[in-house]
Amino acid sequence: MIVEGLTMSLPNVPGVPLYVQIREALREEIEDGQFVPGQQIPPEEELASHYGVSRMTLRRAITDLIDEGFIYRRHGVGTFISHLQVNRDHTRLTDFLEGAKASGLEARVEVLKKEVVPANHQVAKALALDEGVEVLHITTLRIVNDQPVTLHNSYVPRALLGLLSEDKLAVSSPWLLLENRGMKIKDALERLEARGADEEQAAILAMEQDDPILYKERIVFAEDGMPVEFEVCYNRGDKYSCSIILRR
Amino acid sequence: MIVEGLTMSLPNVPGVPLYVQIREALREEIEDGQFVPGQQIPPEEELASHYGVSRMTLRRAITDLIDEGFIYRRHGVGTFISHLQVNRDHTRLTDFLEGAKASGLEARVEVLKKEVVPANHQVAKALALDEGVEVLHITTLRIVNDQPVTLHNSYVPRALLGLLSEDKLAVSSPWLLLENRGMKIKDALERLEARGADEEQAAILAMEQDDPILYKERIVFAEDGMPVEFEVCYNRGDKYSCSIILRR
DNA sequence: GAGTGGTCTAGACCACCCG
DNA sequence: GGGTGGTCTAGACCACTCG
Repeated sequence: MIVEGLTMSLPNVPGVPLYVQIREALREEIEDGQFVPGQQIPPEEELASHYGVSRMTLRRAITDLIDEGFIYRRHGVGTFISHLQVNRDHTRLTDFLEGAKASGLEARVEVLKKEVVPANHQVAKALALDEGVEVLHITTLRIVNDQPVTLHNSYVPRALLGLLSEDKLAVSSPWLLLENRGMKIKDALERLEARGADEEQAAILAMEQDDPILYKERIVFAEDGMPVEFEVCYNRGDKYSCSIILRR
Repeated sequence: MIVEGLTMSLPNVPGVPLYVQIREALREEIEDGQFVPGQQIPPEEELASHYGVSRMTLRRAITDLIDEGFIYRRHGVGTFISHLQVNRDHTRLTDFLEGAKASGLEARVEVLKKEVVPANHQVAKALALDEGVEVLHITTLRIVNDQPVTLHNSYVPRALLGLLSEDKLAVSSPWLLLENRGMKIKDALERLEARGADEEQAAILAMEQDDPILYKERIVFAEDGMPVEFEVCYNRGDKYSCSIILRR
């Protein structure tokens, strides 16, 4: 709990910005339930002197927590704890195996095909390449609890292959490998549709033809706005759903 | 174009923060193509003196544009124009009719049913109410270019009905009406699935039974984190897709 | 080392909400 | 009017990148 009139001694971790330390300290207090939903937290002036920082620095910490949905501000009134904390990870780009592991699911990936092909119209457009330019195409089957869930296709510009280690390819998402090599991944644009399974998809995913499939395509962008990967995947409708957050 | 060594005379609009004016001025320059993708923009120090503001204020404007994906920063290097500007509206909560109008589509809404009912388990859970508590349930059909696209169900806690004008209900989204009444809408949590149409849905949406449906449910939250509306909708798979942005 | 963005200060004044 | 958050300053020093 925050004790008034006392300057908090922050651990003073070297190399970690003050606003990060304060943000995490506040986040911990909120998650520990030291504030109840709807409760007002002390004014910025008071929190600033409490932590021994300027108000601007404190505000930076608060603003981060607001972006995460933990608290909200009302001009002229105060700063308050949110009533429900929605899991903001829903609108985060995450790797399949990482995400499954975090959810406590037993998951694995089987590589079905790995080849260099000329980009067709759809792939070329997504990756901002000319049609016919060579791309790496990887087809995998994603399996959760021993049941096939997703038939997955990934396309990567051949020009980026120098950055990828051949052995890990397909197990990790290509964009994650690129990130591990120092490339900054910014975001991804996804499009979702409901479709019926064709004969091949049905066979691979152990379902009947025309059974519902959640079709998803995704373009992954680096920080400079260039597409680095295009994915097309077919998800069993009865075993896969997609959750997201839309901001107003 | 930005002329160096000259302090820009901002319109000095009263009531509009400087960082907003600068942000919009910069956005305009970028959208007008006065910077090419990948191009470095002047350093913060220079831009600050150019606009006659402090560097902190300028950074606030820049940071907003980065959040929108127009530009990106590289520590120790500079600030640059992004190569591709993805339409960020995709991860925004928007009203159906507003959105259709913005896309230039002819769209309308038909009200099929409007009644007060006790909340079932699913609705109660979504709206953080006890089962059996009364809620308003509105069923509508959303029609684009004279073709039915979405069978839509909306649930609103009865306690909020005082804020809603009866006549406009159903035409506008309930959350939009609440917003127009001064309530701050923060965000929405959506879940998407692929399903097959049942007999009733198929009849209403003019499709065959078991044809692909994009099922979507959505909880809309106010700024304080409380749910204000729950939606369940069935979208024709061949006429509806959903695009979103995932941040890394 | 020069140039860039990242963090931080110690104030100031304004805008908003409420009793 | 008193209390709150919103904006803004004019500096300072640090961290990173690159030639």
